[in-house]
Amino acid sequence: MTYDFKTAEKKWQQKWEESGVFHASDDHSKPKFYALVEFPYPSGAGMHVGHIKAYSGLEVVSRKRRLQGYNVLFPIGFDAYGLPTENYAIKTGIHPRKVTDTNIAKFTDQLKRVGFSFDWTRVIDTTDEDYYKWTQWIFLKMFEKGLAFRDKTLVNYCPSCKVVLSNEDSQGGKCDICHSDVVQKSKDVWYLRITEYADKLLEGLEKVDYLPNIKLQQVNWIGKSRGAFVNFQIKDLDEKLRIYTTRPDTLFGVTFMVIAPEHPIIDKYADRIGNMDAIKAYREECSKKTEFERTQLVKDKTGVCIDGLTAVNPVNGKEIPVYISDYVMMGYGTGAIMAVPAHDGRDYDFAKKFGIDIIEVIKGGDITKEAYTGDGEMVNSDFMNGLTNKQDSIAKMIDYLTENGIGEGGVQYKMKDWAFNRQRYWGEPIPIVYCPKCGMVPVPYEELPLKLPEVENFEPGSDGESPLAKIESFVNCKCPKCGGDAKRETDTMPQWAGSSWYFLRYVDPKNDKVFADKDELKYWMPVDWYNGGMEHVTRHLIYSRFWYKFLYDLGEVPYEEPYAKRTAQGLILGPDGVKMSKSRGNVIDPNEVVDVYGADVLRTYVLFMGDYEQAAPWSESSVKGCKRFIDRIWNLLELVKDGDEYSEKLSAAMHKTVKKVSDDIEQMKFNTAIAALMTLLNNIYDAGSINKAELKTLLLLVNPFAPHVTEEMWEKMGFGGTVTDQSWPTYDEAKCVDATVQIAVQVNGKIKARIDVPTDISAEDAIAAAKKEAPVAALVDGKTIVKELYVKGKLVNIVVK
RNA sequence: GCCGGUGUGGCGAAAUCGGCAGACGCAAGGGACUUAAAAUCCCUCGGUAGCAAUACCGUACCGGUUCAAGUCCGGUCACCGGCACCA
Repeated sequence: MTYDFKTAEKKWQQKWEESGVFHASDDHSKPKFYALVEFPYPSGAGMHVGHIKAYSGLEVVSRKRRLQGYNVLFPIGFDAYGLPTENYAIKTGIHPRKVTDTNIAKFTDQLKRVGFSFDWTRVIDTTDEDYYKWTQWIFLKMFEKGLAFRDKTLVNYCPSCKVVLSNEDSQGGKCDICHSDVVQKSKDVWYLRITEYADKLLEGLEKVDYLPNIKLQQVNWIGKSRGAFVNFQIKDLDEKLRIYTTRPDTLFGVTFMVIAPEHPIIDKYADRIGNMDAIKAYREECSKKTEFERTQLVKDKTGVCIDGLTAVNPVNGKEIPVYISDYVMMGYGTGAIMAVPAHDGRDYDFAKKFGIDIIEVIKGGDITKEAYTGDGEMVNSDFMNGLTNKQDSIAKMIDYLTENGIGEGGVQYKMKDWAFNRQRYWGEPIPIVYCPKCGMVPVPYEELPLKLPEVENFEPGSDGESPLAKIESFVNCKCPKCGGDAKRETDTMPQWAGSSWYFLRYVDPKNDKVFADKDELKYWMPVDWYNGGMEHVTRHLIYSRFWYKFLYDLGEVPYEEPYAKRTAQGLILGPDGVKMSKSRGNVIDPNEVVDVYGADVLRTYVLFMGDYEQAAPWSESSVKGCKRFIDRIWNLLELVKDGDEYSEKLSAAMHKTVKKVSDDIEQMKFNTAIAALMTLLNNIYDAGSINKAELKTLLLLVNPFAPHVTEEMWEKMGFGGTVTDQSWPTYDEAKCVDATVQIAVQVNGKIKARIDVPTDISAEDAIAAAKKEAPVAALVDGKTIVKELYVKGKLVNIVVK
């Protein structure tokens, strides 16, 4: 009888829905397990198999945990604000609300057809008023604490999307959404002061179990460096030029200074500077450079010497020239550097081009050829001479700077504050009012949510103005403080806002008093295991840790870190080995796979196709292999015999497989777990039969991967109840071993024979048995035995001369 | 440039601690069943030589340590990812 997956899958999905077996329980006496997957952006294209892989990992873990007796929270939701929906709305004239609802319905249907064990009573939609009310609430808390603020600065601006982007959204000088070139623009924008949490975000990483490369990316992104600030006196002026350096130990090697083109000291002393025309021309040139030129032509240093500003090296009184150059950025450190060409590659290139002195202060390289950045003995450095340890040298110089009032130790971060507003419609309105009398006034908490108004036209204004600015009924309001006429902020929050705290809402999604009940938070948090894409580890993962840590400081959440463990799945590539994309036409629709092969096959395949963390191409014929696997499990029904205990023939295989599958799931080695199940299946077919005890265990082991077929078989066998009511099988370490084992016999490290020996054989007996083998004896006789080794259960090696 | 990661059959990949390289699956070839096909089942399946037993070679490349190296050490190359004039 063939397995009718269509009927069975529909039937079980319905049963799960009706019984609510996968709903997290309010009973806090049980141990809890909170498994979190990144909620999808409900795009019009629907889900692709990559989503399925991303969710299948923790789906398996969650199903296993339930069988292990945990109260499991495995929720799902939709991160529904964002540009693609808005752009689609602009193109078609269909309201984003409608588009979003349609897409969410489509995603929901797709997810349900795969049979994921999500708790569907806790679904979150970030565009829901009851949800974004709390997103706005958190923003206001940040505003209250001075962590949300407005500032006029140069920002990353995408001329195509007409929005301001955060640094994270404009990596490589390209817009993260449309990939066009980002330009720098001076604008008044909202920031969240994430830099205030830089150290906490860094230190917190020591307490969590993230994959090493995820931690590393976050560490690099935060980019903390230790060094010193040093003040250089400007000759003949009551002015000091302040710089930041990580190498204060090389101060005696400074032969010039460089300031960023935008550095304010130029305008301040414009009347003293002799070559102001040349400097203005250079500044002009720099502002016109595209991102491409700035990144690709790194090697070619340009700049102008400032005629009229001369600095004095504070440690030796030497007069040194000051240059303006675009290899120094205004946005990092102080926008000015001390240049030590002998020991910095960029300074070296610049000095060579402009014919500036190069003074060696650390021995070990050849500074006539290139800058030496390694360690070595200090020379030409007065009181520093003879030091050889870099850390000691730096410490000594910082002490000297501090004692003499020249400078002090300090730290810098690469991470910048988070540009938080977008000139877009489809986002959370920023709940701030501008009053001519009172200034910026927050919308009172009791008036939240500040609802997104209905509009006809979603097109942003020509000068990068939000579509909301055109809605007078929204813009014009009364000041909550003085009651006078005021205007609303018309920008909205970026897509990343809603996803920065969604995991907290799952804990108590319907609460209308607080964003989540304290007891619920205390029980469920932290997330025990969070799995998502590598592409989110520097943005979403940092932003959400920041919001969470802010809420922790407010006393709103119970533990310091939101995620105890974070892993990442590898991409599914198209059958052509290239990343799936609509434009390439290599996207696989999970619905089609479910229709043809069934949900169990899809689930099994995405986990069997390779290492979960690695990228792997889709292969239709390999899907068929998993189809065979499911069918072969089903066909076991014809081989079932009675038996309440494992049969002698299969006992060791059963115990071994329980161990292997249990362990592999914990390590996300789903591919080898499934391989072990296939091996067991082969053993069973070789044995010719399976008894009921063995079948029960097998169905439990397979259930997290292929829940439908296993439930159907459980029911057909009349085992009673459903698989979800059972307990995860256990194994006995002692029973995992077979009575005999085949070992290899090597002579001088080359395999000459294989013998079967009792598993618990002694080394002497194993070696003796090995020597009896004809090919071995022939090689050993008449030679001197140098060494004999027995590696338990593996091999014997006899070394002869 | 810097920091990570990866490199194993025709393909996806396995190989806790250094201990039988290629588990498991796909594809391919041969066979059984069938009027036939599909499905299913059985056999072969890293390379070279050989009828064969077997021998030699083989985990990107070069070298080293070891009784024993895909695994450890030194060097080289290629690809992927992240950061990128960060002082």
